[in-house]
Amino acid sequence: MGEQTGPGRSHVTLRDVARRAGVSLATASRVLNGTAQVRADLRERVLAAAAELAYAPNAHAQALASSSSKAIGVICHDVSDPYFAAISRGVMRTAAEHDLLVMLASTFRDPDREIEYIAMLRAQRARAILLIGSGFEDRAWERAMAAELDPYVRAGGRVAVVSRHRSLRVDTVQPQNREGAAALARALLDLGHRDFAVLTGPRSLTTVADRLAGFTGALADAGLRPRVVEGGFTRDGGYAAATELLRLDPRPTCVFAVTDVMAIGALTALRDHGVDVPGEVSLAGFDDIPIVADLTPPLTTVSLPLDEMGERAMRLALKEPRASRSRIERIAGRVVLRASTAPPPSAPTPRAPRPAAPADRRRHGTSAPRRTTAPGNSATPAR
Amino acid sequence: MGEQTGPGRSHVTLRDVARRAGVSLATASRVLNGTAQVRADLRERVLAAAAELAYAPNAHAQALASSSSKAIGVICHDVSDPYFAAISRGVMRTAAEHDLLVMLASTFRDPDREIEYIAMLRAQRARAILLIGSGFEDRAWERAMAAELDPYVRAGGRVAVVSRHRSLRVDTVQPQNREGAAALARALLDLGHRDFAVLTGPRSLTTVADRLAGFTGALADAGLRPRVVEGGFTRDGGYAAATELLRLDPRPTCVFAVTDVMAIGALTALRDHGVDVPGEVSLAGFDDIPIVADLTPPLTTVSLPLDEMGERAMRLALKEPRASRSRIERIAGRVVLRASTAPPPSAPTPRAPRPAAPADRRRHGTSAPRRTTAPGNSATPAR
DNA sequence: GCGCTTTCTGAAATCGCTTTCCAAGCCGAC
DNA sequence: GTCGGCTTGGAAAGCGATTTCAGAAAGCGC
Repeated sequence: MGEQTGPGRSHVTLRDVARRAGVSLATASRVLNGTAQVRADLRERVLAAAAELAYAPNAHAQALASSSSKAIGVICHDVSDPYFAAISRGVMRTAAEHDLLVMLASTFRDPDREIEYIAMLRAQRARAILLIGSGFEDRAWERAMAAELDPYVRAGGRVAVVSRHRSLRVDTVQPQNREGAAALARALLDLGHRDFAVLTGPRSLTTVADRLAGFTGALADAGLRPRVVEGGFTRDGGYAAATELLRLDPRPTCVFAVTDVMAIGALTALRDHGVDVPGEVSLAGFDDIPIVADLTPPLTTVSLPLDEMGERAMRLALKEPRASRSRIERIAGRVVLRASTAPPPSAPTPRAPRPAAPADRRRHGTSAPRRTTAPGNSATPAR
Repeated sequence: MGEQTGPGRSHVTLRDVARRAGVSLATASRVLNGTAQVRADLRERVLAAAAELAYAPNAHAQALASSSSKAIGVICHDVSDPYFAAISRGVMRTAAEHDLLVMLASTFRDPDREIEYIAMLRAQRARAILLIGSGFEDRAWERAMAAELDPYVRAGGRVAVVSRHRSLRVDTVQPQNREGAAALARALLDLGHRDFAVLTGPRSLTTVADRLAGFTGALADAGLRPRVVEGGFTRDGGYAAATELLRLDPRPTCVFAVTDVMAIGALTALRDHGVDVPGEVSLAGFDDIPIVADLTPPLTTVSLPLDEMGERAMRLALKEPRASRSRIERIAGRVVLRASTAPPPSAPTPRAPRPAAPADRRRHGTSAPRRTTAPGNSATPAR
């Protein structure tokens, strides 16, 4: 069709559309937004003009004029970490349902970068800001954080977090790390283990602290105390910590890594050193990121509905702020026993010492919070 | 300090800052952007006022006035897929270096959603749009796509893609899927395999088609033809396809899954059916997503520098468009032989039939494009 | 002390859209 | 035929910055 070729560098504006349709800006705007009734023939002309010119409204101008944005901000440590990836998935799905755009930022665990991003998102007038993952225990940092967040909230911005300090008084999706770790400890005690080690990350992270506390607490109830090895909060951290752990004498019969990601590193370290899991050492993680059921042996862990947690955080952020009080949604973890854990070598209850059973692969749910032991013998390939 | 409490619902504007500092908007703007010299005392006052009021410039107003945005758009199929997650990581790191915000969209493999997102990003006047992952082979869709992308490019928008159709005439980061798959096939032939199967995804995806063609091509050179089983382009697709493959008689001695993600599903399927890898069947994938070296057995694959690919795409998009021609950066894959492949059970060259060697874990590089066989015996825990 | 250049500063235009406010236009009813 | 009551369309005022333009102040040589 003989359309006039555009001027080149510049965008088509509403004015262009209005002119081509022979109406005013107001009318064009009304048609395009359905804000008000417009006579049928005019509407058609506007629509046609917009289509012919491939008009795309300038979101900045819209945001400015209507002072509302369709973008939300999400800040996490690292998108390529399966834990955050899984949560992000839920966030993005929910955002898409609400026709929102997600600005995703990875801080790569740099506190300053986190604050920078909040400032940027504030500047973008993001409708909501989601903080995923532990914050940092640092007074100065927390103050700087509040200094960015407070004005944002005061101006009507919404903030929601997943597993943060409660000191941040905002809507929170809070996995029950302590209870989950305790339930896991009890399940492992039931298997007959008495000698435990824990692979932790930096204890300044609340997630780490809570899981560690829950686990050691439950062991303490049984009169036991685990040895603790600290490492980086990553796969490599798990690998290094597990390697270090192998120098302990006597070796523990059961190892709990505070996250699945660390457990993965630990599992490879054990394999590389010729240690049989679970024959010599049982290994358990926390989170139930999708991959761990595909490991050999499949990893015992505490299952968290990661995707759902992302969705919930998003919904919290979108919901009208109820009172001035912040809401907390608690998420129960579910212990899933898989083949990476077995009774210890010299177990009082000698069950099948070599569990060649197929992997346990089930959908996570919000079911029973504690003391759940999974059947672990279904071979459903669902995911 | 006795600051006046804000009005509540509204943001602090530059006017507020200027008023408080007793200067004009222009001066305040100049101070805050360093656009021009301003007398020291005035500058101090402006800075102080901005800090006291926790001023955050309205990015929309800035974008409108200066017609430039600091946001870039990235569209992929699913952030929670490790392949995209790894590429995204490179993108985000590079974006951060340039002080840019990333709007990340997951299409969940819905073609319409992809187009919607492009429209939204166009509306946002994103400085660049990155398309990560295969497009769809659908004439109508391609036309709709072009209809969105063309006006965007014409108005000065930048587009870069990772592994797309060459039909989209834009800057491209193109992994050499065909060559990589061929090199892998030759390496597997060298191991002594003669009976192959391929687990593919939908052949309409160019990535799938290229890898399949490269693999079968190399086999054809040796006078062989693999059996082909098609499945979904996901972990579950791999699981299902592998399950189906087990019904073949005779069973192949070597299976190539066109992506690592499918290979992971296949590996679990084989395990669930009691098939020993690599004892009975060798298994190889493609991509070298970080997790596959932690599987048992570690997966043989064609390594792609995913993080770097993301970075390159980002750089392409930011670089000034050279000529009107689109640039293509080819990325060589590197064959990495790990323990998931071994000579077939009745191998002509009976090497060690039980490779209990520790995993091969090395950093990927842009090195030798083909016929590389990795040593596979270093136990470096790096990642 | 005067005129001229060189900095700085501030008023005002502009970016592209939404939305209020009015003026027309049209209807049936008196 | 004229008058209220409605619907519709357009002019214009923002939204919150950037940036041009012109004027004020300051610096300088003579």
